[in-house]
Formats: sequence, C-alpha cells, structure tokens
Amino acid sequence: MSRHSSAAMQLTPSQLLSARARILEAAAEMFRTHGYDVSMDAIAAAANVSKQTLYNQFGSKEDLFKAMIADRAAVMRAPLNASALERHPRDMLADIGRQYYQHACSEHEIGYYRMIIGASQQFPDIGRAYYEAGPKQMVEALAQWMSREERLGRLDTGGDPLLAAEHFLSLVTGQIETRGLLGLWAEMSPSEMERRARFCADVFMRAFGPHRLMA
Amino acid sequence: MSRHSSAAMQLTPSQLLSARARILEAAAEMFRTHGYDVSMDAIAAAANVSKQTLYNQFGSKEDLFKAMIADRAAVMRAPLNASALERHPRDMLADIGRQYYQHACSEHEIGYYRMIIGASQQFPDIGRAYYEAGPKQMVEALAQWMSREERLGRLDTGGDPLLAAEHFLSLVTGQIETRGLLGLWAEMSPSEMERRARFCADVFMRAFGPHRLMA
DNA sequence: ACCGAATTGGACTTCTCAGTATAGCAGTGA
DNA sequence: TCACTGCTATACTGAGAAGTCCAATTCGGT
Repeated sequence: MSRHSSAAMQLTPSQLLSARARILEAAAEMFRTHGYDVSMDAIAAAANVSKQTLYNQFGSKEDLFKAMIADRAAVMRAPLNASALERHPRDMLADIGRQYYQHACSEHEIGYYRMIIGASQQFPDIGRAYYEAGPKQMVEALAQWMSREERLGRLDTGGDPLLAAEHFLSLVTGQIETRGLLGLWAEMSPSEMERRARFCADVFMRAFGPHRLMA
Repeated sequence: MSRHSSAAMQLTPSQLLSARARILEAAAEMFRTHGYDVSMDAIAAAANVSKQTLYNQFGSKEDLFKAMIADRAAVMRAPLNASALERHPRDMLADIGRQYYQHACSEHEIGYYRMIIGASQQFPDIGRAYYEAGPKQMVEALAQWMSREERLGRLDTGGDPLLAAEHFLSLVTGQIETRGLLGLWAEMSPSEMERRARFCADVFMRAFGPHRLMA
C-alpha cells in the first residue's frame, strides 16, 4: 500500500506545480478571501505544503504577501486590445465596457481589489503599485485612444482626453464596484452587461460625440 | 493640592462628555485609522478610559464596533437639501457635485469607507447597512429629483432616472474615490472642486439634457 | 543504489490581544 | 459617618498566530 498508492491518491493537479507556484496560488486565494489576516498555517494547508517549506521559499508573511502581489501584477497587464482602429467609437466603447464587466467586475477581481484596499493601510506602497498597474494603465490607454479619435474628428473631449477617459470608466463602473466592495454581490447576466455597456457608450457619445451642442 | 487641581488639570473638552460618548468617538477614530484590528487597549487609551469601563459599556469588541457604526449612521443622514426646486438643473447638479466633493470625498470619509469595506468581509451585514444608509439613499434621492425634472421637461433620462442618477454620481466620484481607497490621497483645492463639479454637470446635461440628438 | 538537498510534521517559543478578576479610589445620597 | 455605585489601574488567563527547531522521510540526480 505504501509508496505507490499514497502517491497516486494525492495527485491532484496542484501537485504537478512546483511548491513555490502552488504556494503563490494558494496565498492569492486565501489572502483574497480572508484578507491579510489569514494565518500562515492556513495558507500552508491550502497549498498542501508544510509550514517550513513556506518559510523556506518566502522568508516571512510580509514577503510572501508582496511576492504574491508582484506575481499577480504581472498577470494583470491590461487588455484593451486596440484591435480595430477602424470601428466606430461607439462600438469600440461598448466593447471596452463589455470587457470591463467581464474582467474587472467579476467577484474574483472585486475580492482582490477589496483585499488590496485593506492592505494598503498597512503597506502603503501596495496601494500605489496596484493603482499604477491597474486603473492608471487603463485610463491612460483609453485616453490615448480618445486622443487619437479626437484628432480624427470622431470625438470631442474638449482637449482633456484623460478626464473624458476617467468619465467613461466611471460610467461603466457605476455603483457596481461600490456594491461589490461592500459585499453585496449580484451576478450580472450577459444581457445585462450588454445593456449597460451599450447604454454607457450611448451616454458617452451624447456627451463627447463630435457634434455636440453648447449650453 | 489634591482634589481641585487634579480635577482641573485633566479637564480637556473630551472629559466633559459621558464616558460612553467619549468611547464611541475614540472608537470611531481608531477604527477609521487602523481598521478593525486596533486593540481594545488602544481604544481605551484613546478614550482616556479604563479598559474595564469600556467593557462595562459595551460587552465586547464586536458590540462596540457595531454600536459605533450605528452611532455614525445616525449622523450620515444625507444632505442633498432639495432646497431650490426652481434652479436650472445644471446649477443644481453642480451644487450636488460640490457638496459631494466636500463631504464624501474628504480624507475622513474615505478612511471611514475603507474601514467599512474591510469590515464587511468579517461582518457582512455592516456592508449592507452602510450601503443602504449611504450610497443607496443618495442615488435614490437624486433619482427622485431627476424624475421630477423629467416630468417638467428639463431632463431626459430615457425613463430610467435611477440609472441616470447612478451615472451622475459616478461621474462626480470618478477616480478620486479609487485613489483615496488605495491611500493615494491628494487634497483637492476648492477651485479644482468647482471645475470638476461644473464639468460633470455640463457632461451630464449634454447626455441627459432635454434636447438631445439621437445616434 | 546512493548521497545531498529539499520536504514533512509537529513540537516549541514568544507575542499580542480579547476578555476577566481584583483591589482600591472617588463621588453621592441618607 | 456609612453604604452604594461606578471608575481606575493593573495583573492575569487563554487562545491564536508568527516564526524556529529538529528528527524522520522523500526526491532528484548520478
């Protein structure tokens, strides 16, 4: 019974990853769902690894936490594939909205965001790093696209594409983020995503489209 | 020297409040700045009260926390004084924006919000209560006003004043809340508040004003 | 098959913190 | 003067968690 059976029995997929990768994965999950207060024992158990191994790989809880953040930041690298430069701004915007709802508004991502907010009190640089790798990237990429569209005469941001980009993302986010952060999660159906994304694009085009009326 | 001098020496303003009120005040401050993880000893010290008194007044840390939340919720009761019903929607909206920047975007309020977010993982009902006493009230009051304006033909929300209200508040909040939550605080000057509030009102009116163009 | 390195499980130390217990002190009312 | 009540100060208990130590085991490369 000894070697073979016990080895085979425990071969979950996670066992195939290196200890370090498994720890990072488990740590991300545990920190996300329990906040920085999870015990190292709990993380070790979740990673299916002994506590000592955990401390061999990462010297301390703080180190592990920061390594996990860095690991995830590498993944976060923004989407916003500037795929079609040819499309009508309205369609492009609706698409961005859709993408946003699928990625950034998932329960998973909101949980991660909540955890970062909590940690940013204890580790201020974490908050800054997250902001610069996430929201800032996003808004700047969008602003750049808007600036291009403005030169083409298809948008009119009044010379402040950054603020316009902020506004669009704010429209998309709406109260959804607020509710998510406060733990009031409501799954959004694809059709609801579609409706909201289109609505935001319409609203934005009315406000920043090329033919706007004054006062 | 004994009685008079010692009593007089310690008479800070906070000494004039009842022990209970002092504790609530100190607890609010400590929870806000340190999160739920502050020690009861620290709170007792901040309230200038012995630990035992603290436990006499509030049976446990959780009870104290919830009492503090309830105490503050009573204060939060929304502004949005529907003062002038006569004013042009644009001015009304700009005013709401200004008020919002002054109250809800203060470092103080953001810190409180951040703390609630952290606690809502541990105490889910806290998150819900905060949402319903704060953001929800706000958006519903605004939606009600918008609905009235729509009947008067001075706004056109396309029949969804709630979503329009959400949109306006999102515009106002923008990235400011995000940055605040992540600890990247940047004081906003009154003129900056003014500029942003006006800008948001203009944008909103272009999108939801009465004479909108279609597609 | 063998050796060194990594891993394991668990006991152990030290610390912090919620909550309790105790003993004394200060004001109040009769 | 005396009992009563509420507060202070401080020591204490018990639980949980970070981090360490160590003997036994397993794994990877040769």
